[in-house]
Amino acid sequence: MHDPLTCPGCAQPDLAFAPHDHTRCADDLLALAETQLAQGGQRLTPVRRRTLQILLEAHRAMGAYDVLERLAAEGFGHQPPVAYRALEFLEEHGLAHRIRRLNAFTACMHPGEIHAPAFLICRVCNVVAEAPGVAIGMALGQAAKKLGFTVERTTVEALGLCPACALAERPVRGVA
Amino acid sequence: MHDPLTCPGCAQPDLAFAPHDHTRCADDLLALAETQLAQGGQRLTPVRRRTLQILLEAHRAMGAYDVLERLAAEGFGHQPPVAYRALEFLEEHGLAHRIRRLNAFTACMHPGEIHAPAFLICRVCNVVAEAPGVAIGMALGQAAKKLGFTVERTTVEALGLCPACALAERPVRGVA
DNA sequence: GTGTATTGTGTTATATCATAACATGTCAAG
DNA sequence: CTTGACATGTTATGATATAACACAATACAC
Repeated sequence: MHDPLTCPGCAQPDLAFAPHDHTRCADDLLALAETQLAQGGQRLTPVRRRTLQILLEAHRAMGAYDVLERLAAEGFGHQPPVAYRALEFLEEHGLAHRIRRLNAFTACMHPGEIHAPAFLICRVCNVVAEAPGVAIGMALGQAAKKLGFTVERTTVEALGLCPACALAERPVRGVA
Repeated sequence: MHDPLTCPGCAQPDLAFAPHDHTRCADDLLALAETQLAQGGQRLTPVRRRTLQILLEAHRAMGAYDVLERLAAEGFGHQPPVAYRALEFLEEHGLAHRIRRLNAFTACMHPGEIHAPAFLICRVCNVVAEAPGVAIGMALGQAAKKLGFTVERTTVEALGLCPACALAERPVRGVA
């Protein structure tokens, strides 16, 4: 069962500014991933499993080399391709996303659901939130259709301020 | 005056799959850029001007190092920061865009107009089209608002197939 | 116009991110 | 028990990007 108190992500309020679905943190998502992959005849091997776990535990975007460092420390390979391959596999199967603005990766918080993910990236604290991107995907699809373009994958990212950092930057009147 | 026959971009049908506005190719856009910058108290210095020109002439996305090579060959600096600074300047002032999926830059085809640009990138021929992104920006803004996030800049890119390459990949029935 | 601040250009050096190419290991199907 | 497909690991290199500093050009106050 999921316990918000022990879920590394949920326990740290600064890690996600959006109220996120606690029923789906680390352990649950990992199990879900395994099931999904099995159905597609894919294998969640030790490296891949651990990589996903690392992303889930971090609950934030991580660079490939950060992930690699963790993997290496645990007896997996020490070279970049080890991390990149696992991350790419996860991305291809909808279990992780690449945040291009940060050259980083993050676990998918809603695997299985059809979603063209949209990311909100705080330029101050670097926290990344995965926003529902269906409406955006539709708008993008329509714009593409007009030009005869066939959309296969999308990258939608917004850089800005999360609620907390917005408050800090533009303090409430009367407060220093 | 603009002449589609001499405009490097317009003259090559494979360079843009969308019918683009011929009244606004290279020369026109360059002049427009100069005006706009002047109004904002900014300077279109030789390096910056030439950088924009290179992007406009190429009529496609170029890596910073490709731009640098051209600049260096013409007597400007030979080191990466020369290109990156010019490109960043142009991007900040809405005269160029960064295509993150390609780690590349492209001249803005509609400077001055308010637009959260959306890019359609063909995975086969790498051609990039700038699609009207207003609807997408709105959708993204709304999704962000729900989470209390303040959007400052957006990256919207779709990877897929341009009309020409789509035809080539899935040939018409009856054709080899 | 001269001094001063600001902005821009160029450099060296280095950091960061990513992939090609190949060797070895694992495992299921035949 | 071999073959073929996939996965993991390696070495080596490529590609992208930035920090830090020196100098030049420009703008601006006086």
